[in-house]
Parts: sequence; C-alpha cells; structure tokens
Amino acid sequence: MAGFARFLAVLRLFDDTANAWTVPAMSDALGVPASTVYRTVRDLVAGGFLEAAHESVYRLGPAFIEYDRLLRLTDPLVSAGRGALHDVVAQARTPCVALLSRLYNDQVMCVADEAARDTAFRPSYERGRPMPLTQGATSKVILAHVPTRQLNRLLGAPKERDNRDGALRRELADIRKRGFCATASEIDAGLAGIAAPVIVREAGVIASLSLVADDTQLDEAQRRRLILLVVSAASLVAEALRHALQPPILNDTRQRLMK
Amino acid sequence: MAGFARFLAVLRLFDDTANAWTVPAMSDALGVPASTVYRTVRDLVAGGFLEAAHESVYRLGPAFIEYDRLLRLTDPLVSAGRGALHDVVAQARTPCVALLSRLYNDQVMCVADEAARDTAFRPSYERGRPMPLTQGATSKVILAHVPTRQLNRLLGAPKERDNRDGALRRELADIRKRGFCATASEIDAGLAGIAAPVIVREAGVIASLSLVADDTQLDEAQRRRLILLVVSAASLVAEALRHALQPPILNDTRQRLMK
DNA sequence: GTCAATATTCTCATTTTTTGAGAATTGGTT
DNA sequence: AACCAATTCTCAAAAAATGAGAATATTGAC
Repeated sequence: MAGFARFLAVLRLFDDTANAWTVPAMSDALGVPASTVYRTVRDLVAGGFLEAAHESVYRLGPAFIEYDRLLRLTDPLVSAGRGALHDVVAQARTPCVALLSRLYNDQVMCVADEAARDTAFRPSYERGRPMPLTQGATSKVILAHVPTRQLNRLLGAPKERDNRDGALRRELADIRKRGFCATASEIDAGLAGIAAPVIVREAGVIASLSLVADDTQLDEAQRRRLILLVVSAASLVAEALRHALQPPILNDTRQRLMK
Repeated sequence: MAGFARFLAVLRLFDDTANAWTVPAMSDALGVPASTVYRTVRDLVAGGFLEAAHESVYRLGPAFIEYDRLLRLTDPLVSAGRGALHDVVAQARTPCVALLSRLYNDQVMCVADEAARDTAFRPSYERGRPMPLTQGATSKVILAHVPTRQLNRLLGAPKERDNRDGALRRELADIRKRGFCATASEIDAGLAGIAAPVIVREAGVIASLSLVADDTQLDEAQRRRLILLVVSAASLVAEALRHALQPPILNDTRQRLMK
C-alpha cells in the first residue's frame, strides 16, 4: 500500500467505536512502520482531516465539517431536496422523519434528513450513515432503479445469487412498476418506511425520498395519503433537479468565456 | 507540488461558488498536466471525496457526509456540547441561535449549532463555515484564551501589529477577566452575540459557546440573563468535557490489554 | 526541578512511485 | 462513419516515499 491508499487506510481506521488512535496503534493495525505513519498523520493533520487530541491520540479533524457544509450548500440533490423534506414532514401531520438517500459504493446513504416536531424516535437511516442495499424501503427503491449491469455487480458474484436473489429481483421489478415501496419493521421494529424514487438519468442521479413513521399509528387511509405525499414530493425533487442541471454553469465554461 | 499536497490542492479548488470542476479546468488552475490530474481525481473518486457528476464534471463526494457524521458522533466537544446548545435555546425564550465554535487553522469555525423554534434569521456563523478570528463575540472569546505564543503567530508578523493590535490585546485581556464577550452588529447587522469560553487545557480544547439574538429585542435585563445563561452553559460543557476525557479509553490501550 | 519513558521528527541510502508527454482508447454526437 | 472531447494507458526519467534507526522533543512521575 502506498500513495493515496495510505491516507485512505488511515482514515478508514476511524469509526463510531474506534474514534481515537495513537500512531503506534495505527502502525500495528496497518502493518506499516511507525515513522511512515507519523508522516502520513502529519499530512492529514496539516489538511485538517485528523487532529491531535491529547496524549498522542488522534481524532478525525474539522476539515470534514467544513467540506460537509460545502456539500450541503452545493450538492444539487441536497439543495433540490431539502425544501421537499421540509414540506413532507409538515404535511404528514404525524411524527415522522423524511430522508433523501442515494447510492454510496455498495451501500445506501442518507444525504439529508428532517424530523417533524415532536418526533420521539430516530430511524436507523440518518444523514451520513451507510445502510444495507437490500433492506428497507429507502434502499430498495434505489436498488430497483439501478441499471441491470450495475445491479449485478452490486448483488455480488453470480454464485451467491440464485437463493434469495430471484425473489429480490421480482420485488424490485414490482417496485419499479408501482413507483414506490412501503415496508414495516424491516429495519427498525415498529417503524414503517415509505419511499419513492428520485431518478434523473441525464445527471446520473439515482436517489430516493422516504418517510419513516410509527407503524402502529397508521391506518390504511393514512398510509395511502403518505404514499401519495412521498411519491409526489419525490417527483417534484426530480423535476427541480432537471431544471437545476439544465444550464450547467461549469467552472470550465466560465474560464473559457473569460479568455 | 506532489504527494498529498496534490490531493489537498484539488479539494481546495472547491468552494461555495466554484463547486463543479472539469479536469482540464483543474489542470489549468493548478498548473499540473491533465494526465496527472486525471490520476489524482481517480483516487479521490475511489475514496468518495470527489464524484463524477455528469459531462465530465466533478463535485465533492459523499465521503465527507459520512465522516461528518462520525465526527458528530464521536467528537468530544460536539457531544459534550450538543445538549447544552439545546438547553440554551430553550431557556433563552427569544428567537436565537446557539453555537459551539473552535479554532480551525487561523480562523474560527462553528462545529455545532441549534436554532430556537421560529428563529427567522440565521447568523453568519454556521456549522462548518470558517469565520474571522478577530471579529464577533464567538471568535474573540476564543482568541482571548489562546496562549500568548500561539496568539502572536495568529495575529501575523510583528510589523502588522502595532496599529489596531494594542487595542485588540487590551480588549482580549478584558474578555478574559470578565469571562464573557457581548457584541452587537459586529458580524451581522442587527444581531447581538454573547459568548463564553469553553476551556479544557488538559485536552487542548479552546472553544466558545455563544448565542446570537436580535439586538433590537433585548433590554438590559434580558441581556444580563442571557449572559448568565451562556456563561453557565459554557462552564457546564467544559465540566462535561473534563469528565468525558477523564477515562481515555484508547484504542491503543484496548489492544494492549487484549494481548 | 530532574529523570525516565514516550512520542515525534530527522537522516539518508535505497527502492518504489509518481510524473509528464503523447499515443491509444473510449463514449457520445453530428 | 467520422469527429470531438474525455479518459486511460505506456514508458522512460525524475522525484518522492520508504523504513531503520538515531536524534530530539514532550510528557508525566516523582
């Protein structure tokens, strides 16, 4: 391992439980000499991606907060979707959380969320947390719209398929046809998920807008109402995205024009 | 420029306005051959720090969202302070925004914020946005507690000092003595800032907890009440931090114990 | 304050990567 | 089919990273 992979490897050591590392520990964990890790860490600290906490312990650094804000401000999906999330939780008229999620490597990650006032629960899906691909309405709606080739790659080697694979593929086809997916207690016991796709092929956007609510509070009429709400909000977001991307004011273009 | 600096340089091209770059544009801007930039970008994309948007345009990638969540979850300052922010805006009984901020290179950056319900304004200070060191209650309280040596470095070359420098240093000494800083319209016209220090030397923490409210709504009694609120909340956060850091369960230690 | 134990940086010869220029390839469009 | 731009590939030269250990700085204990 060398070059950028080294930096990635160091950063990937950090997770919710292992959130503070000493250099010798990293050196052990990666099988890389301490002097090299010291250099790597120094670079990361200089960039703000790591930070010396105390007693030779390093933590993730504040640069991530800065770039996260930039992303919140400039990501087309996030900016097109934030308003919709707000509207959805306001119009749901029940405690709930609205999510905007997308593919992230071979998982699904929420990139924006908003909870209605007085929502006591918090779903497992939350901004920035990678979640499984094949469970939960939020994820399955996305998976249902992934192009076949990519889907095959995501679902793993052909051997592993066959078993539950056929059923899953049928389910995904069904979701595609219906235009939404509603589940209950699939991720969090007692919580229902309702998700609709946000697809803008031209922009390579495959995402979902979803709503998580207390399943025991929902009668059939409410469920239908919420499905309608989510589906229409999702298509509004997709439309907004198409328009936002229509005139792509590229930095590149600007530079050329200025010459 | 080479190595990690190249990666940093590419990422630093992105800001609120220049949020989408083509490789040729980056190549131009950095004065680095396109083939090299392509390789750099490929690595960053693999790590999730950049993402191909469409038509050869790249944007910041979702990895930042993931690491931001980790930081929110595991950063001692953020986790010690979030509850306090919530309490402060609840007890302020006026539209306001509470902030938790810290040094970030030669600027100050908010790392957590919470707005009271029905707060119409949003202060310039917001999570993830670097702000000037010497303006605003939030920043000055921090600057007032930076060790002298570091302060000298931050305030720039000795020549630049002298002019407004003496006044600033006197002001900082005053803030240190009083234990808080209150300003009005120093950053945002019509908004007042009230800030108190969160200092935990043992942990290298120099931060501030601050409250931003509509200045025209504040009479003298309210101002005093809010100052008290902010000062006591800040010292609670500092205390919580000291306790959180008391038993530093290091990854390193754990590994040793397991042997 | 001194001392001992770590943590961190430094040195330098060696090895491995990265680099850059241009050619080759891919992918989408007219 | 031909074109154009984006992207990857090739390869020799050059630069930079590497690792072992020495040197130095920090820290905590006393």
